[in-house]
Amino acid sequence: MLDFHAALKKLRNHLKNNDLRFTNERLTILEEIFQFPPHFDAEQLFIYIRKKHNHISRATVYRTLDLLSQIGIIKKENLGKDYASYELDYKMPHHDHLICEICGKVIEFADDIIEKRQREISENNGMVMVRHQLQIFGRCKEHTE
Amino acid sequence: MLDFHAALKKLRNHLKNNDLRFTNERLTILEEIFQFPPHFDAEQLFIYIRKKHNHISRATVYRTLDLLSQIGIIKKENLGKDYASYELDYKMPHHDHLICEICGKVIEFADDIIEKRQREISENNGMVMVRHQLQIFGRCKEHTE
DNA sequence: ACATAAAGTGTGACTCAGTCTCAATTTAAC
DNA sequence: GTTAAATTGAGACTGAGTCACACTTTATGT
Repeated sequence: MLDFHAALKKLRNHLKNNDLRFTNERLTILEEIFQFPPHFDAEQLFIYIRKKHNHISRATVYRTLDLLSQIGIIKKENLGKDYASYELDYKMPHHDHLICEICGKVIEFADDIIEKRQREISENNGMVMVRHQLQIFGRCKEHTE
Repeated sequence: MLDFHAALKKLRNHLKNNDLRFTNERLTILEEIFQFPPHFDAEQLFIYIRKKHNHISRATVYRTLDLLSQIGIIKKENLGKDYASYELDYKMPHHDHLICEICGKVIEFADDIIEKRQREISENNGMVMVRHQLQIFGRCKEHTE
């Protein structure tokens, strides 16, 4: 699992290799992401960051989220809301999500049987699979009557 | 698979049972949905309908899409865009989607192995599954180099 | 067919997430 | 320290979708 220092190194590396600048804003945003819950929304994060660093703009937060996604430090996810969610990109190569409809709790899982079956289904339908996403919505222990 | 007359009957029934009105607008929108590709976006549909029936407003189209979703005539789907897609709600009870990243073609599939495995995964994680969605993105025959 | 009450409609203002422009600032590299 | 190029903040803008409300239409009882 990616820790802050590994992420920072990855970021600096990417910036250097692409003639991009290592800015205070980018550092701050990366730091704050690591303070934040592992699954989060851009706007939530922006509001949180804005409170602590009132010079950082929405545009910069969104731009940085895009940047970090490209590098593979975070990952844009659809978690059933009508806006994007992000998560820290753990080492687990593919994983999908169980989401509690009541409390929003997110559990990650990876399953070989499903992965394999997806590849088979793609082939059977004449497609080459590039990526996939699976969300299971339900109720967690605390929210089942 | 649901045909227009079955859908219309379902709609009239629901309206009657819920003290709602059968309006020209609702009829027109239902008719146009059946003229349209089986997977569509609200805004696309609105523009198409607006051309032919220039008195029908965006609000009515969106309201009717919600209504038809509640009844189960259409279904709101996430097909990887950052706005909602809809599809005619076929009889196939659960199905998921293969989506070509290049041309947007959508293929439907249902798979017992995956369905079963999802239930197992939910249980193993202490959740009761309510619904799920799986999208496989890839390239269809015509768009594989 | 007609009156009536309740539901539905169109308009346009609004929201919300996200993007864009551009002048001013900051960074990296010499 | 200079300089060119990258980055930033502000706020205007976009696009999907929602909302309020005056006006219209429907369903029902007569």
